[in-house]
Amino acid sequence: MATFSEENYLKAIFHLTTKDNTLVSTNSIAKKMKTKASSATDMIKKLSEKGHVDYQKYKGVNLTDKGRLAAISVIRKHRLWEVFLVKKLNFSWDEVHEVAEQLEHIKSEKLINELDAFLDFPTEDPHGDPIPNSEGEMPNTKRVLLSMVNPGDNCICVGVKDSSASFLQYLDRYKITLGIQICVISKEPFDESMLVMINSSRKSISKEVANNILIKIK
Amino acid sequence: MATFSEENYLKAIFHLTTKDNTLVSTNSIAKKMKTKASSATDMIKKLSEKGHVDYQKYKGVNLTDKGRLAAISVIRKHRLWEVFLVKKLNFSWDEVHEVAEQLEHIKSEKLINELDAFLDFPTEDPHGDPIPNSEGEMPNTKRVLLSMVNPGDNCICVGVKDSSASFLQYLDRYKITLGIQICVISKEPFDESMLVMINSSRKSISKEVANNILIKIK
DNA sequence: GTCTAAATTTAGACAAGACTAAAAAAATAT
DNA sequence: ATATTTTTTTAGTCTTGTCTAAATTTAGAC
Repeated sequence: MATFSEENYLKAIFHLTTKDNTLVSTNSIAKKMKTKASSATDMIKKLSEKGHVDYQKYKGVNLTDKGRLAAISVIRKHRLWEVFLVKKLNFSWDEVHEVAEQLEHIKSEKLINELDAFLDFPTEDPHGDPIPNSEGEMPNTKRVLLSMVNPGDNCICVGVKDSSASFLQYLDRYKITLGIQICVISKEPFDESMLVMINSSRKSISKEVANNILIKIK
Repeated sequence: MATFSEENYLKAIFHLTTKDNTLVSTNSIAKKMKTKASSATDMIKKLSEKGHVDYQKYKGVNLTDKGRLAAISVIRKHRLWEVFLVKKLNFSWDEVHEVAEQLEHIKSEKLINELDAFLDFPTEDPHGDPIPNSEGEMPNTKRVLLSMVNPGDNCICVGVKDSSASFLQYLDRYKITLGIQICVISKEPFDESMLVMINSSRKSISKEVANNILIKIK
């Protein structure tokens, strides 16, 4: 049974893993965990001994199947709790993260599966991120960054890449919610900002914002 | 902010505190925490430094107001989560303890107060124990042990003193639930067992069992 | 009141997880 | 190819919470 800290490292490594499966560096792990490289090395050794990662000194790590499953289990819990907080306990989408970071470490198979059922087996958390099922399978949603979209395209906002409170509060102020329609009118070549139509009004959106909104093209 | 371990010690001391406010001994704390007396001493010193207990070397401890409030806060969380598990997630009353032991340490004022509201401000947990309100006030229920009752008395089962899984499962087998009527027919002087009427059938109940059922006399 | 037993505290050690500083390896620049 | 910089690892320290063993205090027996 993994400790809280081990679970957090596994989650971090999972999120740092790219599709091409290149090794995850010690430094990147340390940065994501807001700790020092030496601490990351210590933990990597522990995870390696427990068979959660394949570790090559000075090269980096990759999750083993066992480690990936463990990471996905934590992510499943995190996202299910987020749904619970928003749907049942009146939390807003920018308030859930901190509490879910704690709840994700509660150990009980029955708890998480009953919670899943209680929430009607949601497939996405409040930020549009996919929720793995109890087998560890991710529902694969193909989502694209708003910044990749061409003028004229009509999209639906289906998620956010950055789910920091400040970005989510920005979206709240502009009434940009999951499921809303976003129509791209034009793209400014100079600063890569976009003119879009949301809620039947025009808005200008910066490159940074467009880079953190996930959409599906209709 | 107290650590998990500190919170567990505070809870233990609270439960070991009697109405007459005699000092709680190091040994009793160690026993309740399933640890060694030396470990208890170490933690007592830490709690004393943080102002959670008044400590007299070789004599024992008492909770300060601050410590009592902290302990009650943990107990409130524990019991609210138990209600949630039973009422919403189909847990039985003998399954909730272990999970609630984990959930009680989640730090979020909003979480626990919203949960309280979501559950309609329950005043008792699934074992009949009182749930403190957000001000730390215990609803005072005057409850008596079934073993104290005289033959002829008609009672309602309102709680259990021992909430171990094995005792709760015993009660389940005999269909003894909270709210059920228990009529004491006679008491056997030899072994202090009782003959009672439950669900319109006679049952014999041992001293040990009668000593762990809490009732209210009608 | 003294002697013994029980309870409590102290001292020293250990594991987990973090840190700093220094050493070693890898990557980059010239 | 060598020198420099960056990354990673090692070595040693710290804190939290635990432990064992030894010392000390209190309580109980007579």
